Amino acid sequence: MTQRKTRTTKADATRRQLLDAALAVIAERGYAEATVDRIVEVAGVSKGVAYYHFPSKAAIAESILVDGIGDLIVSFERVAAEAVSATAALTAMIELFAAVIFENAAFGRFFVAELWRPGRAWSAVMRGYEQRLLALLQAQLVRGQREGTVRPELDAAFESVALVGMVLTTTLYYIGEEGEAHGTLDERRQLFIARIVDFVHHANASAGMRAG
Amino acid sequence: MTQRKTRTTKADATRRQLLDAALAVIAERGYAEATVDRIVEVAGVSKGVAYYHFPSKAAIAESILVDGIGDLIVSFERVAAEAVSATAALTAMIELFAAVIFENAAFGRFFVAELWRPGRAWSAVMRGYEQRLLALLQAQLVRGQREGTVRPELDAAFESVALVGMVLTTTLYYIGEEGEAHGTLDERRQLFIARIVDFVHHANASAGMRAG
Amino acid sequence: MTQRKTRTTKADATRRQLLDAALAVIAERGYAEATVDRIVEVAGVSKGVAYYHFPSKAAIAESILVDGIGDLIVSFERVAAEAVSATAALTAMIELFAAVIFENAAFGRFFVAELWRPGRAWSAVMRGYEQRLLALLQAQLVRGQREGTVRPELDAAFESVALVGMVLTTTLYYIGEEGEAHGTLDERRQLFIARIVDFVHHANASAGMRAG
Amino acid sequence: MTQRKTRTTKADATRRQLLDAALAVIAERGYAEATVDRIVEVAGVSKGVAYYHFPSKAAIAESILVDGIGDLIVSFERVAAEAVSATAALTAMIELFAAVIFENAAFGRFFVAELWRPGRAWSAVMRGYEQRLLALLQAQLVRGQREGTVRPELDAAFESVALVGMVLTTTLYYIGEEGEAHGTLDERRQLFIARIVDFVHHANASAGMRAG
DNA sequence: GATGAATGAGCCTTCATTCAT
DNA sequence: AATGAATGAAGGCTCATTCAT
Repeated sequence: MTQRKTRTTKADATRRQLLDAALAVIAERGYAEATVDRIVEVAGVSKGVAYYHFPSKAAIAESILVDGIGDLIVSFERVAAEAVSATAALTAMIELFAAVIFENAAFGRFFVAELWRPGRAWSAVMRGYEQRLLALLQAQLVRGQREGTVRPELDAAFESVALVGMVLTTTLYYIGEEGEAHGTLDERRQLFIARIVDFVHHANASAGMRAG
Repeated sequence: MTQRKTRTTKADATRRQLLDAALAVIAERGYAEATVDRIVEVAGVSKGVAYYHFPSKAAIAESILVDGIGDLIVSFERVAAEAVSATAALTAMIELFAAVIFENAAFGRFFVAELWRPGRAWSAVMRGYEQRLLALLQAQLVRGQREGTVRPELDAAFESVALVGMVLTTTLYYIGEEGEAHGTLDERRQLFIARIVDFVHHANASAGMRAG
Repeated sequence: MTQRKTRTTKADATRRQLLDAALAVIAERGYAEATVDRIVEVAGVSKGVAYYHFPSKAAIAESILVDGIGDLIVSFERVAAEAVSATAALTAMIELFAAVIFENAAFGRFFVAELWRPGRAWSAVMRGYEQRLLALLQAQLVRGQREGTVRPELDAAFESVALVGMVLTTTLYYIGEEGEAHGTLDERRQLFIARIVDFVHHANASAGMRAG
Repeated sequence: MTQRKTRTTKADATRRQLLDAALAVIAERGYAEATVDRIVEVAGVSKGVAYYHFPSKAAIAESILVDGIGDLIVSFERVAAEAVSATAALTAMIELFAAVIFENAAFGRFFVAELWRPGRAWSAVMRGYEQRLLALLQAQLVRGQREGTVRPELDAAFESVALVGMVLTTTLYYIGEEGEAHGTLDERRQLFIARIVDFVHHANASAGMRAG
């Protein structure tokens, strides 16, 4: 039992090393230019293990995406369950989303690049996860319309996509801007997230709400 | 003289065939999976000519991006020169941008994928073009703030990126949605563009403006 | 003592499972495409045990061949000791040989493929077994010549090879023919073996013998 | 025109070099152990050309088999058309077959190994060629039965397979035997082929014929 | 005895680029 | 200008074998 656990733990550790290394390598130049050779080099393991733990390079990459989106989905679901209003939920989700991308730029870049890559070949699992993430945002937009805080004429499906796209692109742009920094990293992060939340708020809020 | 013209024309035609073919091939599976073999096959020319007209595969791709963004810049500049107000200019730019992407999804996809690809290797020329495009949007946002139609607390640099990201991602998402179509393609396009313009308007407009 | 026996028995069982699994896997696509992973999977044991019981993949395969040919040799020797005439012995040997291959097509295929594979790397042991098998046939051909039932001008060495090749190839061809079956499997088998025996008889028998 | 021809000729020469080299390499250790690296090394060309002229390693190998069997088929067809009797045709075919394998042992070995390899993956084209070769032998056996020179009880389908198997295996065995040579190579070859023809003759001929 | 994670050499294949004609 | 054969550096992946536990 102990042995089994130990083994499992060790194997899991190797798996994790591979995923971390893969994300780092993919973040450098994108999925296409990431080589398995480089990934295992960064992970500090031999080439064979990569194929012992994953069936292909694509599977490694997809595992990263699925894990990342999965975590977001879990967080979004908790927010949806706990938030007292659609406005609170949307604000929390956007904040969370931006914070995650901000803190894990490597994942953010990979996510953006693959989300809209022409002919991307990720599996149905992956597409399902994307849909669930969008659906969670969409549900809160609809809820907001019921609650009178989101403009009724707004198309929730369109809007959820716009939000994801906007958050991802601005965050990456922000991270990319290096040099002309004012304030500490944390301050800048706070300011940036506030800006996104404000943008979303104005874009979606109904007049009455905004006035409030 | 006639011959010179003929030659130039013919060379231009070949160049154009190559660019069109390259865009079509890249749109299928992305830049990395596009092969020169496939491009020349689609273009109906031999492999040698591709390297006669362009120094490399990357140069072909970059030429597509530069041409596309260049056209947008020219259009944006004309809009900026002619628009009677920042609001009119921004509306026209967003409409134009969405329409171009909508009509040339292949270009749109390529643009999105490369704009935020980690470690993308396009030249300084390319980056300069991107900056000019963003700067034209930014200028109108600033002008709007002067004119009192854009919220003064808004960060124009942030905002211009958000606009580009939002337009690109929603457009591609929309194009991807096939099947559940209501109305003709043109009607849907009109509706879609109206939605984007509306979104932008609400996100940016100052309260007084919106009330108006 | 009991434990020793148990151990031996268990070890033998594992060994047998591995050999059976290996033969099954090899029969699917040949030795080269058989993988140790697949063999242990079919055998239902871990990878480590395979290398505990055998020094290499080649050793497993060779063990199959040696065991199979060894059994044939033992049978041939018994036939040689008991047969009242060369004709009876040859008939019995050919019948036996064809029956064995017919009933164990997997072994037959493997045997054929490896017997004439260019540069096959089996050990001296293996080659020795082949020679012994051929020698037993050859001995009966020579005996037949002494007894006047086998044509005297016939080259026994050549003939023994021809017999083995002919039996193997026709049997495999027969097994491969599926669909157009007449009669039960057993009937077809009987008919087929009779045909081989007849062929051999005519090819080798001296005129006087045949007339008789 | 001249240029086209020159190019074609040169490309064909390269193709031929590859095929010859591949056959030589495959003859050494079999298809599975033949590497493309070794083939191009022997051919004296770069690795890329192999894949410029053939889609895969398997395609190279199959091309060899198809070409070789194709030549045999053409020869067999000529024999069938010209022979005055089934006996003459069969004798000529067997002689021809044995001579071809004798002179091109590399091809013979490859042919034998692949003809009965379990799960061999060659295309339908290849299987079709095999059938045509057997059919040509079979046709002469049937013709011989009509002409009264081949035993009527004999199964032509079975017999054709037996002939091919027997010729291939004995020839390769013969070639393999090195050292204990009597007479010149050509004398031994003559003797060997005579032996095969004699074997076939006895195995198939009806009593009356043999007496004649 | 047994397990299964890890190793690493080597394989087939792809593809941007060059160059003789 | 144009062709297409040729190049060669990688890249993804396989698999027999080893070894710590």
